[in-house]
Amino acid sequence: MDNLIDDMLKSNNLSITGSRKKILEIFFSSNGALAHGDIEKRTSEKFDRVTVYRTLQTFLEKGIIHTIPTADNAIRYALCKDSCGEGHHHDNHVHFICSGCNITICLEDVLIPSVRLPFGFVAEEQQMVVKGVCKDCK
Amino acid sequence: MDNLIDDMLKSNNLSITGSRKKILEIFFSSNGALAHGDIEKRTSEKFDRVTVYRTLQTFLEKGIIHTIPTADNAIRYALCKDSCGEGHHHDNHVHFICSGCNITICLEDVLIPSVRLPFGFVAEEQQMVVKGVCKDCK
DNA sequence: CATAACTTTGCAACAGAGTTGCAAATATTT
DNA sequence: AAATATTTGCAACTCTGTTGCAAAGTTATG
Ligand SMILES: [Mn+2]
Ligand SMILES: [Mn+2]
Ligand SMILES: [Zn+2]
Ligand SMILES: [Zn+2]
Repeated sequence: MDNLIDDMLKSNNLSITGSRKKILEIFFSSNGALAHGDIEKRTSEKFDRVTVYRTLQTFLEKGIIHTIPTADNAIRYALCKDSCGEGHHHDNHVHFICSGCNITICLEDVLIPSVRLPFGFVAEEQQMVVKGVCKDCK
Repeated sequence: MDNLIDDMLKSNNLSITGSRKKILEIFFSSNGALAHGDIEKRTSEKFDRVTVYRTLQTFLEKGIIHTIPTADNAIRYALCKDSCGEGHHHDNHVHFICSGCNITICLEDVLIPSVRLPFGFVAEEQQMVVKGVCKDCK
């Protein structure tokens, strides 16, 4: 496990540091997407807030994590499982937010359907977020 | 026009005040969705920041405006054109964000396609945001 | 494996976003 | 017009996010 994380950092040309390892571990051991605040809580007293911001930014650029837009001004982050890389994300799956337990999860197997846009509009990227009740809260 | 706005407030059981009228006017005269900050700028020096927050909150609850989730932590707000009311929104259309001019618009005519969720998940509400190039920026 | 070169981190200081309580002002009801 | 109810502005505060810079840590090199 520790090796997996090291390799992951290496293959992305990132130096191996305590905070990067810890934050990746948090993502691997979490069963949902995380907001910046969640990560801060879980690294609590270990790293500076600023380091968390910078680490998330770096992971985002490298295609290690992707964002999930929200209507509560708290972007969630989750590991990319698709073939994302530096500068190109391909996370075209639906995200689900449970109104019960508030978990945010990647539905890797549910692809975002394409839509027909009005004349003149060109799509580059789409996001779909479904709110509802998750299988555990039913 | 001024009458339309007054009626709109009345029919929602809201008292008619300067800030509510002004903020509604701003929405009617804008051709895209607005973030809290945009509204603040356009009411500049006229109302307190806090009043803008409270007014948006009220409009949201009454079903006068709806939110558009974003990945930049700046929720956009737009007028509801569907049959939304106190406590129930029905804005099931796609939203488009232009990467050129950054406008955020409601594509009222593009309905969000439904998706098949994994067993056990129940959808209550869905959001779809498409990023790309708008017809004016092409 | 020691040193040099490079990268990341923590800290401090700051700017901006959002919240709350309360008294004054404004709107509605009678 | 007065009484009642609602909304607003202000002050004070908390939380979120950003930047510059020196110190600490990581990687590359011989
Ligand atoms: Mn995802
Ligand atoms: Mn809309
Ligand atoms: Zn749940
Ligand atoms: Zn545009």
